[in-house]
Amino acid sequence: MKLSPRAELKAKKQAYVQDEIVAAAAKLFAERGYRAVTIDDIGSSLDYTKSVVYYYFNSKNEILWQIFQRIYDSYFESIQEIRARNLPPAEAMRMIIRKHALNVMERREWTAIYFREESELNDQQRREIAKKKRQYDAMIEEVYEAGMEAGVFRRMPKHIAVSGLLGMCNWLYVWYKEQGAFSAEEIADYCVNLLANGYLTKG
Amino acid sequence: MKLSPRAELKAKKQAYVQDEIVAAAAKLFAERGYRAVTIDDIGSSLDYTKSVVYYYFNSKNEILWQIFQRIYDSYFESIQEIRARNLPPAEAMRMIIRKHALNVMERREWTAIYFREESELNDQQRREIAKKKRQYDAMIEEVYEAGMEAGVFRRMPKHIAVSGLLGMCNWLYVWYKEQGAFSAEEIADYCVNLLANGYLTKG
Amino acid sequence: MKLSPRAELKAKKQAYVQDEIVAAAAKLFAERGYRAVTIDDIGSSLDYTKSVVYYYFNSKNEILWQIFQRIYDSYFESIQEIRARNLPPAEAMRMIIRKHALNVMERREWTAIYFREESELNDQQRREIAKKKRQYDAMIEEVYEAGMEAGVFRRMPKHIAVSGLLGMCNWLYVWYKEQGAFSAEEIADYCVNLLANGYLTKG
Amino acid sequence: MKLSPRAELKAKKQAYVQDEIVAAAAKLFAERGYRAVTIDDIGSSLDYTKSVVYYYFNSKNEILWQIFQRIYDSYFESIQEIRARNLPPAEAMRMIIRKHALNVMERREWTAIYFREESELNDQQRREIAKKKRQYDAMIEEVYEAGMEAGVFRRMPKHIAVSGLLGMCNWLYVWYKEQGAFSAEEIADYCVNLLANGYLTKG
DNA sequence: GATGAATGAGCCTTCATTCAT
DNA sequence: GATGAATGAAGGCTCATTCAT
Repeated sequence: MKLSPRAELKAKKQAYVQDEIVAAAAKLFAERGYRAVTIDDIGSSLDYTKSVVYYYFNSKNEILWQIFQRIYDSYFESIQEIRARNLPPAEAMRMIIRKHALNVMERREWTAIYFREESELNDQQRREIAKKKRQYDAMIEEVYEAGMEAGVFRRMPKHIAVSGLLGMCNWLYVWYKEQGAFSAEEIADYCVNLLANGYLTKG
Repeated sequence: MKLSPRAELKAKKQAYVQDEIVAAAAKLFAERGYRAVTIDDIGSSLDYTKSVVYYYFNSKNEILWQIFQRIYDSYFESIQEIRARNLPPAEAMRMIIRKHALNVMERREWTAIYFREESELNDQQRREIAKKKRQYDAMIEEVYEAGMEAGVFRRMPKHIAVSGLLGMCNWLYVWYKEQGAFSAEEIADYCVNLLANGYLTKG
Repeated sequence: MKLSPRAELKAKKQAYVQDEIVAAAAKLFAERGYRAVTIDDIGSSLDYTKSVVYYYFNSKNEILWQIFQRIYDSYFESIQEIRARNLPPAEAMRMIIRKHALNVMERREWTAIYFREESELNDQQRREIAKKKRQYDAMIEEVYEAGMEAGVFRRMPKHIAVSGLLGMCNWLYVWYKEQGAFSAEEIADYCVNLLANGYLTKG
Repeated sequence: MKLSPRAELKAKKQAYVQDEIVAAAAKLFAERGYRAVTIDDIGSSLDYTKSVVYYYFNSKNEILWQIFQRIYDSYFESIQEIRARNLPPAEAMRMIIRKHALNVMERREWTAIYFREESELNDQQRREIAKKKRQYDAMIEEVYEAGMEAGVFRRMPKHIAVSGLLGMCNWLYVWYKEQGAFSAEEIADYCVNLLANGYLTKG
């Protein structure tokens, strides 16, 4: 279905303002927590009124839900790209961890929301998110399994392994500072190395 | 200062009820988030009225603050014990990680609150907590440094190393399930191993 | 009915503590207003617990009521003394004003309560107080009338005259400061003079 | 800054409703005392919901504060008008007293609040009010001093004189009844006379 | 379409008062 | 007799959401 140029323009504006609102909301939610942020706060941070926000979103929850969906999408996309290359497990895992860590650092705010505000979703939304999380983990666990079978990865329950690996990366949303002494890239590399080889030196 | 037997009894009862309330609150806060939990909810979960809660605590924030203080104390105590033994770095780090992971798993709820609800504290409280976090990390970084100097730990910025190690452990509060296939001890051991030696096998 | 020595002692203590509480309450009520003062505040200011206050009084209102009664009694007593002397109107009025002004200044706190917190009384109490106020005023109006008939007081509606005279005195509870440059006696004398002769000098 | 016609209309309506609310609140505060009046009471007395009141005011205190500011403004304006005429002291004082008395009677409710609820203001507000009170008194004291120097006013500490004069007038808020036998004008005149010449007739 | 006004449910907190030992 | 514990009724205030123009 084609849209008239005018309708198209309007749709564009809608999308633009929505993005703006979602971004502003994400910033605030990450700082203070979903419940502590008012629709008014979100509007004010963009010099809009409450009503404007309600014009573009039906509810506060809807904004949160968009954040959840967008973050998932970006994570999912990253991993699909890597999978598509059919790399050997060691190489794949290295890239997955690196990319995951970078994603966490680049979108710290979104990640914080993702991990903290799940309880603010309704049951259906929560189920959906849980499912996607499982999919994401499953893809990585597959790689881990392949690595074990190829004899290159340490034998251990893959769920524990992957949760551990991702855990270190996810935690970056807590301690990574943009202004810090190391760039995100550097930190990501350190993580990859630490996870791959451990903190012990091999005699 | 000595208390009369009567006053002592009273204090004991007070402390008991306070513990009860803090525990109930922690459970609810962890499940639903601080803001989403009502003082009424906390009371009801113990078959108390809201007023009883207010008889033992001056504010909702005070309950949260007690949770923060108690959790810090338990973490701090663990590490002090280990430090007191003056073990070589490799041994010490292994124990620290193991104990930290176990702490996280054993008190998942408290840990969740610790990491999620910091923004609900007031400025002074936040400062205090930040200071304690730094102390805790510093003690572990000291061990890491000693390990690097002894040539047994991988050379890397100690702050990144320790944040990474603890990150994997901290993340356990997200995914560890008491009912899972593996015990907390087993999981802790896997983490220690993974962190120490990496997921790669050494040809 | 005679009381045993023991019961007498007890009654004395009761009366003593009650006085203490009423005095403490009056001070607080005057400072912050009846509603803004807690039973706990009253107790605490004497290092008592709330329960102690309730042991000596049945309700907060009862304390307030005692204040009202006591203050009335002291005003009433003063005027009775003066009336008993059967002085000529000019002399009597001069004494009444002087004594009234002194009463206001000496018990500023009580007076403040008397004039501010009447709405906190219940209907019956309010009626009783209104009646007493009328009695008090009536006695002074009588003097004023006698003065007019004797040709020594300015002819004007006696109610207005007396309300005006007392008004100036009552207002002292607002501006009189114990630490001020003038003693209560001096101020009372100035008032008497001002009221008797006016602020204009007679050419 | 110019407002669009629309914004202007809005502002007008806002101001109108605010006035309405302040007036209703003043009436209730005067009757029952600030603390005894609920935001709900204020709303209900205008057939508004509590929420409407909160839409137009941020807090109960803000309403009280507006009352304080408005009453001060009206008193201040009156005296400025009189001062502007540069009358001789006797004439000026007569007008000041008369106008002050009338002000008190015409806005009894506001005056009652002004004198009773000062303790409900916060520190800063209280300071501001105290400062204004001092300014007001100072202007009248100036007149009194001029009168003394001109030899037409009784020699006495001006602060005591003015506090006394105003005291009689202020007290009107306690006893003046609109329905009474005398009009406000009449009463004001009686006060002026009484204060100027005293209650004694001059032989 | 855009937004100012209104709403109602709910939450934290306070406090006079009662109760039980 | 004295008091610690408990209670319930408010009250101020917030806020997501709806409504009406």
